[in-house]
Amino acid sequence: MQSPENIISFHVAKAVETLFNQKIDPATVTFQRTNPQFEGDITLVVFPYVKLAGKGPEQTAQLLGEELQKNYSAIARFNVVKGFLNIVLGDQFWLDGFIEICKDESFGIKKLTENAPLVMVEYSSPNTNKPLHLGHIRNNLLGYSVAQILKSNGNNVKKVNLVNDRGIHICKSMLAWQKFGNGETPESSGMKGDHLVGKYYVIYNVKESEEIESIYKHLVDISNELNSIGKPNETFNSIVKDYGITDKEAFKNRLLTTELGSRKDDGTYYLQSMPPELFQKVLDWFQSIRNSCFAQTKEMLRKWEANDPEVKALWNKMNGWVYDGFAITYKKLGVDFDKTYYESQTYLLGKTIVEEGLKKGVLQKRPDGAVIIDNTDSGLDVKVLLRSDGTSVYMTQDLGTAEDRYREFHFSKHIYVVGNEQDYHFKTLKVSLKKLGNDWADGLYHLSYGMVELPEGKMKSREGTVVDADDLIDAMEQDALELANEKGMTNEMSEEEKKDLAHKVGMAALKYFILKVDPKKKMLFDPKESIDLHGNTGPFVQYTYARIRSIWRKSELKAVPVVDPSVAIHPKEKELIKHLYSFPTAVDAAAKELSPAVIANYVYDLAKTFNQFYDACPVLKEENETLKNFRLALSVKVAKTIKKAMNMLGIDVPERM
RNA sequence: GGUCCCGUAGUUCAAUGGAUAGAAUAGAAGUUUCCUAAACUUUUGAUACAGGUUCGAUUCCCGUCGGGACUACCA
Repeated sequence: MQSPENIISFHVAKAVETLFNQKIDPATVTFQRTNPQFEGDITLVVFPYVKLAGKGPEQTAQLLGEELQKNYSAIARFNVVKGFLNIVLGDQFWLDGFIEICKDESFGIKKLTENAPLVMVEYSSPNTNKPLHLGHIRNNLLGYSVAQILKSNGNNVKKVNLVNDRGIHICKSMLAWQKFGNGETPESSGMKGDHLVGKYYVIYNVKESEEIESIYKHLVDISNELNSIGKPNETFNSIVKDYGITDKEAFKNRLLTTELGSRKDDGTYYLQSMPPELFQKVLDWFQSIRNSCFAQTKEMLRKWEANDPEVKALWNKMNGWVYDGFAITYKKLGVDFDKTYYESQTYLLGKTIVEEGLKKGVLQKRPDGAVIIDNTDSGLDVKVLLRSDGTSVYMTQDLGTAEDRYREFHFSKHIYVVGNEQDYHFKTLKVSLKKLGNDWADGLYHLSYGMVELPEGKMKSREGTVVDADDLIDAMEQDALELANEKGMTNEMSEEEKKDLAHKVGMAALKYFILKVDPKKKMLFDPKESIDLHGNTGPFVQYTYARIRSIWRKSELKAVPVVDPSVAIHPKEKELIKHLYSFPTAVDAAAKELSPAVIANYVYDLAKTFNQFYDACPVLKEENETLKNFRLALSVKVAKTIKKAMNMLGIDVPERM
């Protein structure tokens, strides 16, 4: 169905040609919403045609208005204010349009066709060392909603999850559990598996900082002692300086990222000219590094990569716990995936791409053996793709995964829902793939969303300021239930129904709150204030839906009545029809911008307009049968549209609340 | 230091280069013998600062100030 804008832009192009003898593309005709203080349904901006006309804005608009009205009978009248042509479309236009919309059950939704473009949406991508938190919630809701929107817009969508199930951070929880867990399991502790593993991740980090503190202090002592005997060993002190003794953070980073203590740094270099008891301290110092938990974690990772059966068994067991936990959270969030990838199975991908790149001369091998790509010509940097020891890095894996997926799915678009702290990574990924000769990389798109911030700033898992996903969901449901109880809505409900309502309303509040914000922007979330249930919120929209459903039940009709094309319509009704009309445009815009916020804003406006109509126009109480039928049909269509839009946001609507 | 992102009512969010910058919430004042008052109505209140481009700038460009991210042979 054509939108009024489409129809009129065609007529505008014709009018411009007739009046000013100039051909223009109808697609360039711009409209805007009519300012409420003037009369009009749609407003044409005539400034672009002022020069073509060779007349003033007022006169140009007047001429265009007259010409349009002459050729398009739906235009009832028009007025000109400054350079704006406010066009009033007759009530009949809107009513006829509404009758058309009513015939189309799937209005606003494009059907999936044979040759629909295949779009992959990768989202969620959790680590298996801790439970999901608020940041993950935004990711999951965005990913799911964008997939729903793209589906509604006629795309063949594949939702995929890439689970980060291996690496040093996973080994950290494993090590802590091994050392301090005493065989604790989700069953024995009654803890959700992901939370149990997360608990040991926290324990590990506490232990690690204690050790680093102690090693650092030890280093300071030795250095001071060397200086105090007036004969500082130059080699050792240079090492000390190198390790960043003046700055604990730098020292820590150095400690964690080098092979310190495990290779040739065994202390023997410092034997000469050092008193024996001091030398022993140096040896002890190196020994304490070798015995530290981060050294053991590294060793564990090495064993994992060597397929050590014991380590693999522990890894399988603990990851299993986490997956059970994630499954529960995903279910509560209402998100799902067509395919789940595991990094343990993909982390070696990408090496062949790199080798081919080397052969083609696109990549270079540095003297130390590391393979690099030089993206400085694209305003980026030089990036290592293979370490000097031949192992791959994060980027290598992503190159490989992308290629792998392209071979399997031949996607036309691949969307990565990942936070904006990885903007640089995804720029590099795309540029690198293109440089390696993969033109399909044009279809890669990083849906870069802003961080969720708390009133006290960014969430830090180490500082315990994270908002846990499960806790948050439970709190939302609890709030929703209490409010429903207060309203007396739950009086005649079974326990099952109460739970269902609490879940629907609580999740709507949470999801809408997060999705109504432009994904690109960072957002603020205050967990202490429970999310609003009034105003521009999910429950407001749900409430509107429930109201309409209530009317429908009371009408006791089996089928939606047919609308009489001669019925007289109220301004609020016209407004509602206008809103319905713009639904497909909103879906298009949301799909184009990959922004659920567009849908959220749309459905809020629709609900708000309905509530105004509800206040002004009785439906079942209306005595005129034709009018009553029209209002009923209008209400039902609004409810259906609300449901569709909310479905795109991943939000359920209750029949009563 | 370098690169990138962001500064809109007290607060949280809107606004394809277009008219007097919209909502919500908080504040003030109303609406219930009437289809669900989680609603509706009225009202107070904002584009960080300084330039430029334009018929027109919250939007584009430059600078200042303020906030954030990235800057690994981690993922």
